Amino acid sequence: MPSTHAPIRRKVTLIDIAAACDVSRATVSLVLRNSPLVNRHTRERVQAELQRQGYIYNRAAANLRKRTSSSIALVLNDLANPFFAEFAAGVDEEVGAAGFVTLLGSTGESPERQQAVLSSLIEHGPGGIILSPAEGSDASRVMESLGPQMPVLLFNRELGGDLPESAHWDRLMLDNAHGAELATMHLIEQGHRRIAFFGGHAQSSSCQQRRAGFMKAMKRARLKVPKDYLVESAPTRLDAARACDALFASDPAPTAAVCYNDAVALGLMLGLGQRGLQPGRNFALTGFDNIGEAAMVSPSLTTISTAPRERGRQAARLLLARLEHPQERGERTIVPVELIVRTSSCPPLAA
Amino acid sequence: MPSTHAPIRRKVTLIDIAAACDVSRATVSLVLRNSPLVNRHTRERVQAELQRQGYIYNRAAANLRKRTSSSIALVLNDLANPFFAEFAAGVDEEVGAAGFVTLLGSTGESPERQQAVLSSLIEHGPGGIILSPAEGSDASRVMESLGPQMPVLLFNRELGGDLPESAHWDRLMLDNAHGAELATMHLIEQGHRRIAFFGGHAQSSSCQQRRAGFMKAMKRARLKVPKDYLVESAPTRLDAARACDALFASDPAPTAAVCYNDAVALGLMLGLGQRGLQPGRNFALTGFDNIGEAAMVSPSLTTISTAPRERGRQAARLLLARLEHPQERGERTIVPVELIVRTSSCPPLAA
DNA sequence: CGTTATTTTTAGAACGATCTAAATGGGGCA
DNA sequence: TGCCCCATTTAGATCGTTCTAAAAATAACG
Repeated sequence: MPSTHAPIRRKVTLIDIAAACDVSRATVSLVLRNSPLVNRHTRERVQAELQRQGYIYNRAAANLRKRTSSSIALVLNDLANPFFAEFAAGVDEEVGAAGFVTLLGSTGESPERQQAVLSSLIEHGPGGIILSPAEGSDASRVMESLGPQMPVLLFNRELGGDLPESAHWDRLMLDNAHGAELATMHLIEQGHRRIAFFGGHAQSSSCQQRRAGFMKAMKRARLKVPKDYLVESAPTRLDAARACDALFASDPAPTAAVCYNDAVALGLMLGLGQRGLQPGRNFALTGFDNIGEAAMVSPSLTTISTAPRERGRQAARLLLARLEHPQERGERTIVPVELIVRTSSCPPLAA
Repeated sequence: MPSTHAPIRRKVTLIDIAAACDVSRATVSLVLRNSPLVNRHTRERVQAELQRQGYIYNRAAANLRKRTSSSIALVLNDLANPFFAEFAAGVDEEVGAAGFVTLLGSTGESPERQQAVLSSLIEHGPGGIILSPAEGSDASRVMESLGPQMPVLLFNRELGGDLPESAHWDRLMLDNAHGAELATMHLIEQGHRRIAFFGGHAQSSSCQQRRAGFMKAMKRARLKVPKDYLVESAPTRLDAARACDALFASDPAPTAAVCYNDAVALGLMLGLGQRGLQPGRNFALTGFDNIGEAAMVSPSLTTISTAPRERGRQAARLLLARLEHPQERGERTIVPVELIVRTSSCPPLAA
């Protein structure tokens, strides 16, 4: 039996359609874009042929000619983190709805990888970039690989170093300080006096802001914060569990902790369990982010809601709006946050 | 003070560099691609000028001319699910390492959105597609919008309907049946006799496979499975928590459950708690996926590990390899899974 | 029927790169 | 000096679209 050699069809282009319909490329192009210029009959003829040949529009070619872009780059420090995964889903939703496509890049918190990812993505000509920077990445290097014209929306974190005035980058930041303040106030109202701030890298901007909000609330309540009530950790469960010991090194030990984020809070819960403490009974704690599992763990986690999916949509909208007015100056948007009280923030045992 | 109007520089192209160096476009192009043909001095001159003008390579233009692609589309039914988020991170890692870029699309389990997403992505000319289909999506429609030539790697689920022979699509599937079998055997060894299969949509292929593995183990142990020991739910925590009641509608009630996946298992834990039962003490359960929180919840969740990040890398490698040999026939890869025993799978109380 | 509007179509350049085939400029050598 | 060879460089077509300006076809009108 003769092996039927699969016919390696070239991709079908405007020219093929034009030839088949005996019209010019230009006419087919007009049909594709639904121009009212073209006659009803021709339009139908052409549309049928497009269908028949299984034509696929080549947007890259069109973009080249039109000098436009139809993609948005999304560069995240950690896609595997549920907070960012939700955020990405939100971005993609809105980007897709606007007829754009999302170019994904994940940097795994490495400034070097971030550079590589950015320079690779930029070559594909995205209309703009949504960037949640890797820890320790700096403004001038990022600027260097993006060029001064690329619209950028910075999410969640500031870059180290400072930007030239010329770059009008937008920012979408959580109200970290206020969120931490709310959490702290809540614990104080519950009756706690010895409260620690737990987790996060002290040099990251979001950690600094959250610590500041914490300190503000403590100061207002005239509560003092011994130096060893500020405990650092990587912002992961595992490292937080490890760092738990440091909390109890001090005497007297705290009775509650405001955690840098939910991941850290969950890690701390684990650590507490290993010390024989019951979070939500003899130790109170709060998180930050309200990731899905915060509601599901036991005890359920009191936390600060930031609605990551909605933030993703918002980021996309902001950037898409910016594409229309590239020359206006960058704006800083700070989104309000909300305290979600659950069961992990119990009153102190001997209140 | 005269407002210094920001100079709206056109993008710098090969031509600009060529002009500045007084060489031809072709020469600059050769420099960009590190061709050995060009003279050392010219190369250096050109490279300096590229640097100076902040040239950015236009890969779309190059791809157009070369008739190549430098992107891979990744279409997922649910990006917000930690399992797929990890998977996506793995894909992007490998795709990036190969010098490609990831085009992201999230369908939210809607076959309609999936169609829209696919037809949008395809226009950007990806070299291939990694697709984890939405529930209820069907082969012929997908085929229709992708065309017969596009390399496709199907992950995690089969499509409904069947494919024309002509399409050599690859598949990367988890060994669902075997995984569920392992989990069931483990519960049987723990001493359980009344075991349910909990959660998932019965019509999804992965659920069918997992149920089949469950039934196989039960049959081998000569344990019978009453019809109401097969409980359906959406594969989410929330719906699983709701569906918990159905488990205890039967008499006698089961003492253990093999859950469709971790999300469902976590939901079931919640539901059990609401009924005053303690998972891991008076009810045993297992999950599937080994998502991050499986190790962190209390009790920690016995589950089946599928290493989603590594699966992502593997999927990317398979697809990239396929790009080299588009005409070979599609392969089906089934990845082994592993039982991770933790504390949720306790023996029955009255063993 | 000739003119002018109006509608519809189109030739050809352009977008920013690559590729082919050929041109250019030395050196070496007879 | 003339010829060949090698290393470099380049003109011009090309990828699949859109755009501009103008041509062609049709309608309208005195």
